[in-house]
Parts: sequence; structure tokens; C-alpha cells
Amino acid sequence: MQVSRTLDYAVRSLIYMGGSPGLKFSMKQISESQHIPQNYLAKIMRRLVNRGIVRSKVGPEGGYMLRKLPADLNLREVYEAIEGEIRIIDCMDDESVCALYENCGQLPLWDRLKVSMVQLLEDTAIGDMVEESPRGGSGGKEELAQ
Amino acid sequence: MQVSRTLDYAVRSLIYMGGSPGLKFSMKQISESQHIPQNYLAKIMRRLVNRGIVRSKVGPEGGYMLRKLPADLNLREVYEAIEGEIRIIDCMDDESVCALYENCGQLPLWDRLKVSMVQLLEDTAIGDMVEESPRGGSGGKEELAQ
DNA sequence: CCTTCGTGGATGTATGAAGTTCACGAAGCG
DNA sequence: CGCTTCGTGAACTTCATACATCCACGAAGG
Repeated sequence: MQVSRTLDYAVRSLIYMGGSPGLKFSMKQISESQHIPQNYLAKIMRRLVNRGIVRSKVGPEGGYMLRKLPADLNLREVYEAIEGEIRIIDCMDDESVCALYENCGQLPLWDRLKVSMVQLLEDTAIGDMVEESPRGGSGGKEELAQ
Repeated sequence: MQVSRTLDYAVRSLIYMGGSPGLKFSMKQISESQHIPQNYLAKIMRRLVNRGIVRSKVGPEGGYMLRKLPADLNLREVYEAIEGEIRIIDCMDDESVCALYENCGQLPLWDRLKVSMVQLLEDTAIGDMVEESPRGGSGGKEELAQ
């Protein structure tokens, strides 16, 4: 019942970027400042790009930009971009998994847990986390997006 | 961010036992009715025994019994017996894990998530789940404890 | 046309969950 | 007493997947 390091990396990166909204960040900038292996970060960023959370630009002066204001980007979107649909237990939406599905007393609990989790994630924006970050995400030394 | 199958097994077994409080169940009874490999169930049951959640009896006519009424056994106890202390992310109580600990904006989120999770688990008893189980846990064909 | 830098896919690795095996000893029963 | 039942404890195997690396490719700016 833990959050993956991959999600941690993604959130970290977005908080960093959210510290200077409107700026563009190279993979190197992000990976070095956030202590994330660059090649691995590349894979994570692609998921965020595919989900429309960040915009990418290739070539010299390339990098990534948030597509939304940090205050409008909630954690549920990020979670789902990285982990896929939220599910607490395998059988949750797929009764073929478990022989006891029809007679399962624990499903309601896991469902309540999921609902409260989704609620919390939805109510939290990257912007909120930027503010809770002592140094407020990135430092502002980045170049302006073209 | 999923519950382990092991925890699922533990909860299942306890719901089953909670269906007939005061009765004793052999490992075979539990493993067969709940579709859990018997040798693996043995390992799970030992954790529940060590945590004082169930009582065991060895030898012929041996088996397991709940030590509490199902209504008094909450899910947090069970969770912690199986998974250890609840933590959403590795760095949660151990700042040595992460270089960014002091400057981390996401910790408050994971902490809120943990708190709400603990709350929910604590507020749910095995007894509640027995009632939500269509057939109400075990069927009542078990022998009385001596 | 040379360099920069993200893309996409293939590949490697290591950890932990899930499951198995087995020798042991407690305890009921004849 | 001796046989059988049945949980105990530890060692061991298997397998999936999270995490990470590598590299050839192509877009784009100077």
C-alpha cells in the first residue's frame, strides 16, 4: 500500500516546474535538481506528455512546460497518468479475478477507501504543493518559454 | 497503491471466522472455503496469532479462534499485523531516504492520505464486513470450541 | 549540416510478494 | 504408550514488476 517511486518522481518534477509557471525546463534541469535518473525521467515525462499534462519541445532549447496553471492541475490527473486508473485491490472492477466476488464482505471497505483517496487527490493541486514547498519549487533561474 | 493479496487473505479468513464467533476453525477449513493455499495461509495465521488477533491450538482437533468479538476487531489491527506500520511513501518517517526531505511539498499530501486511511480502517470492524457478506461469513457447520 | 535534446523501444537487474517443503513437537485417542 | 492429527518455524523456490539503462532516431535551431 505504497505510492511508487515513479509517482514520487512525477510529482516532484511537476512541483518543481510549478514553482515557475510559464517557464520551460530541460530534462537535465529537472533530473539534476530533483535527483532523478535522466533516462528514467524521460519515460515518466512521456506519460505526462501523452496525458496532456505537460507540453514538450524537441531540439536545441527543447524541454517541458506545464500545460495548465499549477492551481488547476490536480493530483488525481497526475496519479492516473502514471499509475492508470485508481484501484485498491485487483478484483475491484473485475469480478473474474476472484471466486468469492459475489460473497465478498470486504469490497465495500476498499471502495470507501478508494473514494476517499480519489477525493483527496482531486482536492489537491500541484499549486498547493508548490506553496508547501519551503523553497517553492524551482528557483526561477530558468529561461522563459519562447 | 494496492492492497496485497496477503492482506486480502487475512481479511477473508477473519470474516469467515467472524461469521461464527466462538467457533474454532482448522486451517483446512479456512483454506478450502476461502481458496487460499494452505501452506501460505499458515504463514498468515502465524502473524495474526503473534499479534494476538487469533488464538491457535495444535494437535488433533486443533485450529484457530478469534480472540475478540468481530465487532471489536478493527481493520487497522489486521492491516498492521500483516503489513506493519502504515506508510504511504518510504520517506514518511525516515528523512534519511530522500535528499529533498527538507524541501518536500508532497509530504503533507501523503500524510493527509495516510490519516484518512487510518481513520477509515480504524472505523471498520470485521463484524461490519461479516454483515456485508451475503452469506455472512462462515456457514455455521463448524465444531464448537472446547 | 552540425549540434542539441526529446522519443520510442529493447534490454537489464534486483527486490519482494507469493507460494512450497519439511522436520518438529504439541496434543488427543485408542 | 504409540499412532495420528495438525499447527510451527525456517529455509527455499518462483515469478512479476518497479526501477533503471542503452541506443538509434528524428525534430529543430544556429
